[in-house]
Amino acid sequence: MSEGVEWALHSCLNLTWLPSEQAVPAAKLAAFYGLPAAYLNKQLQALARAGIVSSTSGPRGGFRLARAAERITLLDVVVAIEGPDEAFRCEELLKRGPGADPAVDYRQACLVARAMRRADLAWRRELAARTLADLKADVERAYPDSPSNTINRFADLRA
Amino acid sequence: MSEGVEWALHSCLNLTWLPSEQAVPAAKLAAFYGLPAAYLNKQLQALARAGIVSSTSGPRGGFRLARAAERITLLDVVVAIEGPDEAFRCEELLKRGPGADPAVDYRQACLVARAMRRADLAWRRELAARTLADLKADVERAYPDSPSNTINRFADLRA
DNA sequence: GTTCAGATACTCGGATAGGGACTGTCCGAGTCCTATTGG
DNA sequence: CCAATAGGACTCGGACAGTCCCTATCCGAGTATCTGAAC
Repeated sequence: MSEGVEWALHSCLNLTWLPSEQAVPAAKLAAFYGLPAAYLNKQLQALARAGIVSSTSGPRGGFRLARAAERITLLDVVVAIEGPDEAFRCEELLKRGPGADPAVDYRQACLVARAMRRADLAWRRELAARTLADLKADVERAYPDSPSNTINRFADLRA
Repeated sequence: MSEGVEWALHSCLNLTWLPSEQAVPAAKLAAFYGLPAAYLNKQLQALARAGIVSSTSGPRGGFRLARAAERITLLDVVVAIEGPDEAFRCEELLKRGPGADPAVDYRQACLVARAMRRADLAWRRELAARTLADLKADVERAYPDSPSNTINRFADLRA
């Protein structure tokens, strides 16, 4: 899986602690973890195309969450970066074997593909069941100082 | 995910229908689906290293299942090909941020990593719950002619 | 007929090239702020 | 003092190389089989 997924998740989580009316430039989000700004910007563009964040150009511009953290699931973020394809991609091997019926869609009929799809759905179900708001609440419960610390550290960047 | 996983799963499934005392060369397993024999051989080597199949050299040699199909899970096969690492790999991004504690293992402490790990475990649980024998039984239930067809078609190869 | 040695053919196993995707970087289009200038 | 305007600085967005892993291939090491001859 792309490393950008980790960057996107942490950056989105940071955005949940910052004032929602304030846009944050990609350079600041990158500086927080010492990441290459241009590459993180690329990931944020993917999030923008997926409608997870909204972007603003020019001074005082940047990225902000496009909707409430309660309505953004971890699956949304992962799909925005990794794409919608499932990990196991059925190449319809059975169609290349003897006794194959060209009219059959083996992506549906092949029981191997079906078993792998079942596992993939379980994975997506877990990710879809957790929102950014859930994650934020969990972090605040485990580390109560996180919100104020994060806000202060973002204010100190570019000081 | 590697395409070799699909090849390995279908090849193992074919092995469940063939006499267990008879070793099948990689060339035959590959010819069944028109796959490149040398590359499938590479995947079978990975299965052998994982103890899923046993290999025999020389004439009348080849691969056979190393243990009963009831004791081989789909996860075993996937891990043998893809490796044991989980899809989401926590790079400990928090360690590169402000307020990081070098002594903390963020692979355990980071709640983002934990959420991704939970999804990964759900995926593995599904794969571990299904054995090759389950899959074989499902196929035989849906397509009762599969066992004899498969055996006959393997006998016709190299005819 | 039996046995033994040699040759043979077959199979796995690891070492060797080629291609595509992720990683990383750069510069241009668009936008907002600001300072200046004229009324 | 106020307003309009031109300049400038900042930010996103897409286009351009580098690197690693997956794909594909080949040849050598090892082994069981077969052949032939000798006893």
